[in-house]
Amino acid sequence: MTINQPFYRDVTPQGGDYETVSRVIELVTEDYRSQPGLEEIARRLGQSPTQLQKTFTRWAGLSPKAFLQAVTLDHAKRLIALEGLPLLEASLELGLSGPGRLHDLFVTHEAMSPGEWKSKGEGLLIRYGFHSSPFGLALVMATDRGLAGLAFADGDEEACFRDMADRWPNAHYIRDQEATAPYAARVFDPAAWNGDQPLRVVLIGTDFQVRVWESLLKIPLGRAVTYSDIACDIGQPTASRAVGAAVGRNPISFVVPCHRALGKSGALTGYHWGLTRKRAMLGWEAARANGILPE
DNA sequence: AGGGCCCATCGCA
DNA sequence: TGCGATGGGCCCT
Repeated sequence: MTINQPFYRDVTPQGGDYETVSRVIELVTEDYRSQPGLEEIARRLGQSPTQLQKTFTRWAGLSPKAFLQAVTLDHAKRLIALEGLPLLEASLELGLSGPGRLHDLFVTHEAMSPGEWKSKGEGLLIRYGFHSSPFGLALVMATDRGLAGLAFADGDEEACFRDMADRWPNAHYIRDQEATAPYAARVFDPAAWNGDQPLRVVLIGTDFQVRVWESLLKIPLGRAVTYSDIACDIGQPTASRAVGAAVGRNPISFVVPCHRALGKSGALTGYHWGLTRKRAMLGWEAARANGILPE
């Protein structure tokens, strides 16, 4: 944590900040019984409380205290309790085939044809690159039809790439930072979320998976639904378990907001890129969702 | 076969 | 009440 020295201000502060934030989340969730205070946490991270305070407000837009509050079970329950199902139905105004106001990011999406899916990416050209993000180093993948993959590296870029590339093993991959940079810049900057030019997204998966991911796209920022809500939304109310599996296979993390799917009890249950990251995303979003913030 | 599920029950404080 | 453990049903890969 020497990067927070005054002399070399980190040029990618968000990336560095995430390390601190994730460690705090881990500390707090590990022994949530003892409820360590700001002092205690800072001490264990080898930082001063004021330093920590700064990092948090810069990263989350919230004080550590408020942030941690936003990540409790209690808050999670509130996110899903407000309405649940109607939430999904109401926000779908334009139908899924045309460009719609899915996701706060304004996303148009198309699904791969069944043939394209079965060929496992045969003939598909995928450009990829790594970029720093508020949630750590991100792997971005894009075809000429739009964003196709988004994952997080956690120190092992090779493993991260494999994880994604194995999903479409027959595709052709080219590392191309320049091609993917605009996607990264836009996706993680709420100020760049607008409808002028919707973000193009390609969903590559089975028919069932695509329907689940479409459903996820309808959940607004700062809200959450349960797996069974989604099952109902796609017209298969008894398929909640299969929904869970499909949510977990979502290739475009964050953009397709699989972190907004929670267990019925409000428990976070699982996340392909780590529960800590799921918590971080929900907390980060809480700060940006007006009106639903605790007090 | 085996999941990022869910519900009903039961036992224990 | 409340929380953990358990068992059975569910339905996609």
